Amino acid sequence: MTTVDHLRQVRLGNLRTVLLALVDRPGSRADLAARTGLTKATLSNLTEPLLAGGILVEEPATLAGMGRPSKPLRFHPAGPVAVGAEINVSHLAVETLGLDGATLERRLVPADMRKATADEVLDRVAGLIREVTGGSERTLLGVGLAFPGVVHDGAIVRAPNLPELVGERLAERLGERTGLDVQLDNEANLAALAHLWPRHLAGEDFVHVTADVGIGAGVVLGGEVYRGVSGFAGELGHVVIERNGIRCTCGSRGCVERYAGLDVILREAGRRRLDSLRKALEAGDPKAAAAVRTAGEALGVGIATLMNLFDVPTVVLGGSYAVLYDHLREAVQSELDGRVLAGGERHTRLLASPLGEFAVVRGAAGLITRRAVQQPERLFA
Amino acid sequence: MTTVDHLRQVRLGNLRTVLLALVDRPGSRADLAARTGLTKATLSNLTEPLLAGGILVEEPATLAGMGRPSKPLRFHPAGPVAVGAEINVSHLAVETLGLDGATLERRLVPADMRKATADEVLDRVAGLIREVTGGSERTLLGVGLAFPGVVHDGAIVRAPNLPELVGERLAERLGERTGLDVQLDNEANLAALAHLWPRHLAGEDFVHVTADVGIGAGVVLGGEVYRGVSGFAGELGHVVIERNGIRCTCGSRGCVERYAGLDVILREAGRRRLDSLRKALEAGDPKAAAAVRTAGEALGVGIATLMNLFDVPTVVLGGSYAVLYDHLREAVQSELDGRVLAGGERHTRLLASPLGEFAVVRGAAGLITRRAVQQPERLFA
DNA sequence: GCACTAAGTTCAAGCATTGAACGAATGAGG
DNA sequence: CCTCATTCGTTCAATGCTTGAACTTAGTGC
Repeated sequence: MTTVDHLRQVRLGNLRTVLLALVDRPGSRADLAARTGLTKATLSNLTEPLLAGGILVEEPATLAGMGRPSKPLRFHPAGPVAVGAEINVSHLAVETLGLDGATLERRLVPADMRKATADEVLDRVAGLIREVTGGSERTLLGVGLAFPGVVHDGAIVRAPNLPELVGERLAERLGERTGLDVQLDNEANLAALAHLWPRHLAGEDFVHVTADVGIGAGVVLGGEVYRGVSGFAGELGHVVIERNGIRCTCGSRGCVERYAGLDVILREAGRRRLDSLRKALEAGDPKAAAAVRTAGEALGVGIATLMNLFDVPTVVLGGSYAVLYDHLREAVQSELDGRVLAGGERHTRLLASPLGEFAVVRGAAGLITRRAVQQPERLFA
Repeated sequence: MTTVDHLRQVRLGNLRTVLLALVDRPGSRADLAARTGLTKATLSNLTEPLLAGGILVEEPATLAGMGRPSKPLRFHPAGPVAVGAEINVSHLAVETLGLDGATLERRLVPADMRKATADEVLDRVAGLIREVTGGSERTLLGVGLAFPGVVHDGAIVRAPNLPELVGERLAERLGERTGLDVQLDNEANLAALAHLWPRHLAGEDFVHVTADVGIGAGVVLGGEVYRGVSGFAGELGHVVIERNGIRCTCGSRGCVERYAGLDVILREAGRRRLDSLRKALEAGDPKAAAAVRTAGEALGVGIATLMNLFDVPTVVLGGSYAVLYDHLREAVQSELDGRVLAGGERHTRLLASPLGEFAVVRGAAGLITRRAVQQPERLFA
């Protein structure tokens, strides 16, 4: 690593800083200089190749007040695009996302994947990707692929609800089919990432909790998704709340999942689908409300334990929990207040995710746009 | 930040790399160059001011084989020293540590601090520090101060066993008394640090678990102690294992601490002190063995939950748990194997700490030597 | 037209690492 | 004792990105 290499690193770091500022909002060179702490000279220098490369565009001068008018820079409307794709138990989804954070296309198709082979799944995903990217000339930065299970090093390590796919190297195989660079990650991690990038919901560290079939938590520490050494971090569903409680499929007993999983809530409420449960709650059905409250208590105990270990200030409830938020909040918050050590002074903040059913796939696409910004050398390939 | 500043950062980074290599073991310039990936030229350049400043010494040439003999560099035997100090419920301790990781002096004095005022505690600690540092001319890098409670931003936030000291800014006040830079941290974090610096016990991420009065875990992620946003991370003692279980002083129910705390073990074993328990275990007392086993089960459930959230490969049992290790291990390991998700493929590794009763104070001193190596500019003050 | 203001550009200066060449210090072999 | 092989450590020119100041550009206000 020569000094010249070090200086190149400095340049790339500054490029990252500038791109991050632009993700936040467009701005002229002078504005960006003020926001990043770099000088106008450096900004001219750094943005020149980005403009030449079609990553940024210079807008016509805005006439505002005295002095030479500024020409704001923004991400090029026909610039590079990232693809997000989600494989799930009962649906597939894809989304395309620009560097500016704008969604271009999205698809969500119901599909029972429980018995599908890897080839079948990959064919359908590749087809959807072709659908949303076909006809556009824009450079594709890569594909973020979300999967409902534990993922490590590009392969599926654990998938209780899609057992057919365990051991498959889905990232590589989808890469071969599409000719794109594919990054595989867990859906819980990607749902959390969607709340962090390109716009930060919570402003600081947080945990994002969802229930689909299992319960998963995406933990954001220091602005990064924490994955653990082998991808098993944040397995909130298997936090024990009653050590001699109900047997879990994982082999343990008393896992949160057995008390607060969506399947449990639906069963206790006497409903078959989330939508029906939601309507029952709106109609004031006491059985439904009780089922959700009971689940909220168990979930609250599990999250309290998580808070006592991670010490983050905010919990975001997403997925089905966001839908049930109004009926869950009180029970969860009450357990948190009673059990979280740091809660005394600094009330643990509980939020509902505003992202809806596209959170995971948006996070998947965000994984790619984020990487492009953090490693700007990728934009010049 | 000018380019010149950036280059200075590069130099400091390389200096850190070299010092880290020297903490590992001494070596000649050529050897260090090979180990760090830097060139011999850079090593001559970087080590020159360290030698001139009395941080390193050049040993006489070692005659080994052909070629010009190498002159190994090592930390100067009269170089800078860090002080570790520990305030605890029933004892105080201090230790001095060189940059090479050698312990110079240590003291551990029994003392009931439960009703002591901050002034009394600080007077005694300052006295001990004077004892171990008096008479030496060596530069003092600072004091690491260990405290059995939650610490944030230099102040005591929570101290269930030393309530007199809550709210005190112990770091600042000890600094005023000693004229040294004082860094305050939690004893669990520092005990973990002692297993990571200057020699890494586990080789990768791990959790260090101790029981004194409460139960504390020090979590090491990515080679750094993870403290959370407000110092409450790793509160394993208040992980819930039975949500409707025994009431805890923290306001929650079913905390691990109520089942696996040292006080609980001693009570169930009918003993008053750890030493007596240890002898009973050695003598084969079944009541003692049962008490330890029962605690081990509860501890194992709590640690399993921790593993499912942090996903680290190794657990180090320290403090009282290290003493009881032979009788704890089986119960803990059995719960881990049955409950940790990642456990199936990759057995969670359980180790006993070899550091004994000086672990915390050694970690406290290590906090300071580590900082000096990580921020080498401090060595030139 | 002229003064004023702000945006954007040009340019020399500055520094730690490098790699190659060089000097230093020893052992082996004759 | 001398020479060669070997390894250690030092010397030195070249390198490139940010900076701040000076400069150019492009508007407004009177």
